[in-house]
Amino acid sequence: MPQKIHICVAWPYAAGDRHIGHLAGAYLPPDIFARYHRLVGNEVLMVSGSDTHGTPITLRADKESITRQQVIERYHTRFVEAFLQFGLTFDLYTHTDTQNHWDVTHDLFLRHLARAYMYTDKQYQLYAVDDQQWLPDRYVEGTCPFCSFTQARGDQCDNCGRTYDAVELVAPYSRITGSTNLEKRPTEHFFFDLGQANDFLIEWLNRPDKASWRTHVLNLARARAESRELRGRPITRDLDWGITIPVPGYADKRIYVWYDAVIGYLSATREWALLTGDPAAWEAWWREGDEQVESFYFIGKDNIEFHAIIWPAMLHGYGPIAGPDAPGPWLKQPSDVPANEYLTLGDFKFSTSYGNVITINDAAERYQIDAWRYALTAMAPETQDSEFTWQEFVRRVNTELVANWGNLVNRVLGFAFKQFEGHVPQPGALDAQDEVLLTAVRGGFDSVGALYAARKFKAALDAALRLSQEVNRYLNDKAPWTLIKTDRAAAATSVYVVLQAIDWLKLLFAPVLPSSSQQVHSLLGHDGDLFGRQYTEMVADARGQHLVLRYDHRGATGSWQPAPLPAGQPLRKPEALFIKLDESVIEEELARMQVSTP
RNA sequence: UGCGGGGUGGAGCAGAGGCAGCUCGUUGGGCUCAUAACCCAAAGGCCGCAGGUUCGAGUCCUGCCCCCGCUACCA
Repeated sequence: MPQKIHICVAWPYAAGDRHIGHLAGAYLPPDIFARYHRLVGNEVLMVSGSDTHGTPITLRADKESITRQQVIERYHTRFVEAFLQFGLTFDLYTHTDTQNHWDVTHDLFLRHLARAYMYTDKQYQLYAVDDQQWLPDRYVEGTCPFCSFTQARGDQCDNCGRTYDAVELVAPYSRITGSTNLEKRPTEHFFFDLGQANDFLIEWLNRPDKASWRTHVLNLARARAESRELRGRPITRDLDWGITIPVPGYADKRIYVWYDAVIGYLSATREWALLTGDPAAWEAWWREGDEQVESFYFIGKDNIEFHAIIWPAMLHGYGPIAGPDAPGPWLKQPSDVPANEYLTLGDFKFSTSYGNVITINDAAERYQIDAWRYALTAMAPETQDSEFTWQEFVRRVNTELVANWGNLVNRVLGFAFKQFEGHVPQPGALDAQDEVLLTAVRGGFDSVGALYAARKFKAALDAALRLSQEVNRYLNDKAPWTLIKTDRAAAATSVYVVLQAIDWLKLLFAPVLPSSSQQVHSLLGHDGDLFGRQYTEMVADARGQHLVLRYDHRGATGSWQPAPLPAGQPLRKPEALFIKLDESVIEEELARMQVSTP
């Protein structure tokens, strides 16, 4: 029976473009994982969406003198466009300003309240007297009380990384108006009581299944839990926009973004169920204790605490799905949180200027998608920060992707097409060398597959590439271009063996390189698609309309198995898989980045 | 005066107790089907430094030095 693989992807703020670091760190890995599991035959549900709340959106809107709604729509649309271009197969990519998300957030709020995971308390916050407005969190800046950094944010200092309360800032000022006439005023807020989940978290983080977690994730999470310093965290704010508070008397307050953002994983699953016409279908993905389901949260390292501490505590605080006192299953805890480190931009490390970004929208326009997917996977910061440079990008594409795999496909398909009348040749009996090669490539379904399953994508790609190199080696040994002059049947056999190897290799590469693998599939004369179809649509609900990105796996024919290649199958006219990059793109891109610097 | 990451052949990285490995580059050779691609061979490392634990240490412990990010509104 196939597994259910639930893939949860970090929710980006709809307040600014995503760059290639986000892609390498948080968006590409889950898609590789999703595609692998779909090929294997597992049922996959990959969800995410844009976060439409939070201070950055207001600040952006103020800066450009447009409405928040315009900011949200612009960036949400740009995310959807780029994710579509990069082939990120979200079963549902939505956003948080939907009726469904409000409903689910209210449900969690009320349940946490009912189960005493929530309490209210007075808190001092800064109030801008002249502007008559509260200044929660990042609406205020000032001098860090610890390190005296002068542009410290309201909740955390960028210089020393410490967190504190905004009222502790020295010389605070409004980030909206610059006003320094601020007062500390008491205000009542709801707090989510993390401390109540502390024992549970320690126990949970020490279960044997955590052995497969990345060490940097587990170390950080355990350190937090075992410090026993977890306590209440405010989850409401004095704001006039955002998700309302579902109890009377708090009309002038809204839910704080961190609380509702992580709820997106659950609400998006429910929205997906609504869209499929079976509103109850979400539950099959969320029952704790169901061995058939595993859930994976792909995020960047700055988000580890939210996904390995706070969200598990919130799920635990919810209790049984059916009701506070029901016997039934609880909400499912993450099976793994494979957080990546950062991909840093190396070309401008000494630049203090602003805006040297490579946005994913730009990236998609300028180079082949599979070239990006290859390079960013090969460079991915799986266990440590890694550096992106254009030189490295060109090198990876030209000397690894093009030279090894692209060229292999090209040289063999070209030869076969010309010498064997455009058909897969009929092989004779296989000799020991043929068998050795095919056994090695066939073994990739186990070895490379295991690496994909273990979320070791760099290693998986490396292993597939090494098999491709084996095929190149075999080809040089057999030299069918010489053999064909004296022994056409022997040449036919070795060409067949190589075509068979390529037909399997395309699958081993497919999670990372979906479109070029599809092309190889087609060139080898197969019909049908390895994967399903992505599409966008507008969804209407009580809060209006929103754009969603979706994926339909029906009709996909790709399967993680070494199927035999039929001899005699007509080939299609070969064409190059990848474009070799000219060295000049390094200079061009560096110049572009200089120009874009304000 | 912090937080985080790291120091392994020329470059980028893997390895986390048992003969130092991969990709690229370099040098020499082979091949000519192929996107000057492919294949073979060679050179190149006191695994940052100093102590310690151990039969045995890139790998564990202690101390030190150095580098990088934190100005890509921060994944």
